[in-house]
This record gives sequence, structure tokens and C-alpha cells, in this order.
Amino acid sequence: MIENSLLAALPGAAYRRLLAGFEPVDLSFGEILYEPGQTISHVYFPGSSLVSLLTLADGHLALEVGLIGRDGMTGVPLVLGFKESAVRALVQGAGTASRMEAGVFMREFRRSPRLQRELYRYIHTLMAQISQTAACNRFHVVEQRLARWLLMTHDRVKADRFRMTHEFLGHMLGVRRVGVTKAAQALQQRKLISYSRGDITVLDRAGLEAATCPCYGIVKDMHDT
Amino acid sequence: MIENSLLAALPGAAYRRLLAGFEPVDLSFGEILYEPGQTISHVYFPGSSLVSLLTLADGHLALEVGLIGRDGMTGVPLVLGFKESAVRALVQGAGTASRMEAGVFMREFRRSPRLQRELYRYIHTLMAQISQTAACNRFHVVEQRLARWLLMTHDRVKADRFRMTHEFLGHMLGVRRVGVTKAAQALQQRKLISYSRGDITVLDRAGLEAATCPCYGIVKDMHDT
DNA sequence: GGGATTCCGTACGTTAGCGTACATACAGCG
DNA sequence: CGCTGTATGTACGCTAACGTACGGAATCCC
Repeated sequence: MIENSLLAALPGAAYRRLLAGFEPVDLSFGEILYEPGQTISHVYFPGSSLVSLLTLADGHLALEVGLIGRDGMTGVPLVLGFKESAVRALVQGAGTASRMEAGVFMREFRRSPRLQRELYRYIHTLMAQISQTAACNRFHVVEQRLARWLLMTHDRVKADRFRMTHEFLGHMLGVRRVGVTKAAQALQQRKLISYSRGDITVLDRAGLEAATCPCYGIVKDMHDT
Repeated sequence: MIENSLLAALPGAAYRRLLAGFEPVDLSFGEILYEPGQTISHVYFPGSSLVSLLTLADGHLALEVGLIGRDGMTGVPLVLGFKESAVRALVQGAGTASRMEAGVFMREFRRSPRLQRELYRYIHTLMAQISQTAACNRFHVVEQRLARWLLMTHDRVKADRFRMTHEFLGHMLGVRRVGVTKAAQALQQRKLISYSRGDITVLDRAGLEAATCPCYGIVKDMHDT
């Protein structure tokens, strides 16, 4: 019933203690959980939902630096002793999550060494993911990056089909809408995906993996280790 | 004598305990402290030295994601429960540092809540720095990014002059050497810097701040808060 | 079912940065 | 003093992506 793998990794006792404080919620597409500089009111452990961390630049431009699914959590700054987020957290895929009020969470966190260990380790993989994404955005072309992004999403939602417009993908990848359209066309012509009006279907996962840059594998291996 | 601000912030008792375990070292330009996937043998708290964190892509391309001076430390993965670094740590400015063997450090770390608090907070600012750098590398032109890089270095070495070739800067900014040369020429013509054969002098700091992107100020404010 | 809205296709000139190659010039060293 | 390596200047064609604009088409909503 709690589908988040960070929580699932906890031993029975700690796990049951925590459950009491959680509130199941349904996150809807486009919802903004935090803005930069804003106080973090709740932490979220996604189940079937998907949350993007976005860095903002020059007011309007956005770039995804991290992607959080059932393998992660939002509200990392709390764990590190800060009350505010440095980035925007945006619900990118509607679905379930378990949330907890920040103060309650911090009490539980301080009480459970096992939870601390899990979350610190998670933070390391998140940092590594952010670093790799930075290099990827710098060196690889849009088509490869789009393929990577679709694969990462595919991994987390565990479905071949998800809702996602080109416009939105542009904000994630930090490129124009038209740039996404061209890359998506190329992938569609190669029969790796198909799409229509905000509805994307992964047709050939292996093909996508061949079309993307090594960054995908590098980040995935880090999560699995 | 220990010039690192993370250490200087510790209260007297904890501070003196720690000092015993430190070994003062001189880091020389170009030295590689860690490679990705490699076990971390020592942690380093820079004094006058400067260490870059580089993400590698496609074997040969490099991109700086973090810059560590007297306000930081290397070996963050240890603090988060990992023994290996995910990035390359390269000495970018020769100078002093205090180092400690990984095992010794971890014992001290577990023993000192105050040290834990300091370092976790540092990790948050480092993450924010990496995120902002990612967006900066995506959206801003080389000239602005070069100005930012020079300012960040200037802040940390506390000297108007430092050694740095265009080739090397290319690896930091993830661009060709020629790209750096063009950007540096532009800054020199505007009398903001002067340079010659690996020797860069900051002439007009305020001018540089006007020439760079807002990212510089954003990251700086985070460190000061 | 008509109108508005959202989403995608296409097009055109512009530009930053790429890859590469070669020329110059200073610096240290024997 | 000349040699050799390292650092910087310059040049040229090329391409990915930009900014912008407009048309078509599916979907939603009264």
C-alpha cells in the first residue's frame, strides 16, 4: 500500500511507526509542491506519481535537474537542515504519494537512524543524478536527451503510455517547443515512440535505449547500486 | 592556521579534538584527488587551494559542476554513506589544505553532532550550486559563464591574479579552447581582465559582476546565508 | 454543431558554438 | 642564441538550436 521504495526498505518496526504519520494523497499534473525560497511544508514520498525538480533562470526559463519517483522523496533540504527549497518541485505525472508534515517528519527522522541512513544515501544518488544531467544537457543533442527523459519516465511510471505535451517537455529539457517536436518526429519515424496531442507511447524500449546517450545507463546504475 | 571556514565554525572543544587528526598538505595544480568510481582515501578541507568537481561525459569531455574553496570540503559522499566519488575532483588552484584519512574522519564525524550539522548544511549549498550551474551552462553564453567562473575563483583565492590557461578553462566550462579565447578577448577589450600565457588578472571586479549572469549572485547569496 | 482552445507541423532567417587547421609568439632551457 | 614546447590568435565551413510566426487539426465546451 505504500509503494515507495525508500520506505519499503525500512525494517518492520521503524516502518510501522512511520506509517502513522503519513497521509496518502493524489498529486495532480502541474501541481507545484515547492517554489525556490519557499518554506517546505510537507515531504512527499511518491508512489505512482512523478515529481520534477526544476532550476529556474532569468525568470521564465526552466530546466529539470532531478526526477523523483517511487525511488525517492521530495523535501531533501529538510534532511540537510534547511527549511527552504532551492528549486521548484513540479508534479510531472499524476498519481499517488505519501506525505507528512515537515515538523512531524523531522521528529521521526531524528528518531530513526535507519531512516537517516536511507535518506542520506538517497541524497548522494540524487546529487550524482544532478551532476550527470548537467553534463548531459551541455554535451548531448536534444534527440538523445529526449530519449533519455522518456526512458527515465518509463522506468518510474511502469506504463508504456503517459500524458506529456511537447511544450511541457521543452520546459524539462530547456529547449523550445519546436525543438522537442523535431526530436519527437525523428523518434517516431524510427518507430521508437508514437504520440498525439499530449499522449506519448513507448513502442520500442530497447530502441530508445540505443538512441539515447550513455548518461541514461550511468544514472540508472547508480540507483541500482 | 586552519583557514577553512567549515572548520573555523566549530566550537572550541570539537575544533581542538579534530585538529589532531588533520595533516596539512600543499596541493599542486592539476592533482587529481578522486576519480569517478574510485574509493575516497582522504577528505580535504581547502585553505588557499581550490578544487573543482568535474563530471565526465563520453570519455574525454569534462564539465565543472562544483567549485570548492575554503568554504567547503571534498569527500562529501563519505558523509552520505558512500565510499566512492561520483565525480572527478581536480586541484584547480595550488595552495594549502587540511586532510584527514577517510576512516579517521568518519569516526570524528559520527562523534560530533556539530560537525554533522555543518557538513549537512554545506551539502545543501553544494547541491544548490550544482543545480544552478546546470541551468547556467544550458542558458547563458560563454562570455557570461567565463565572467562568473573568474568571479567565483576570485572570491575564493582572495587575489587578483591567478594562473589559468584557456585550454584549462575550456574543460571547466565545457567548451573549446577557441571559445574561451574569444570570450576572454571580449572581457579584455572591455578592460575587465588582462591575461597572458596562463596568467589572468582581474582588473575591474565590479565590471565583471555586471558582465556575468545572475547565477553568480544567486549562488553567492546561498553561501552567505 | 459552432467556436474557442490546445497541440502539433512547418518555415525562415539568425546565431553561438563546433571541429579543425594553421600561424604566431613568448618562455624556458641547453 | 637557437630550439622546443606551450599558449594564444585567426580563419572557415558547418550544424544544432534559437526566436518567431503562422497554418492545420484535434479536442473541449457551451
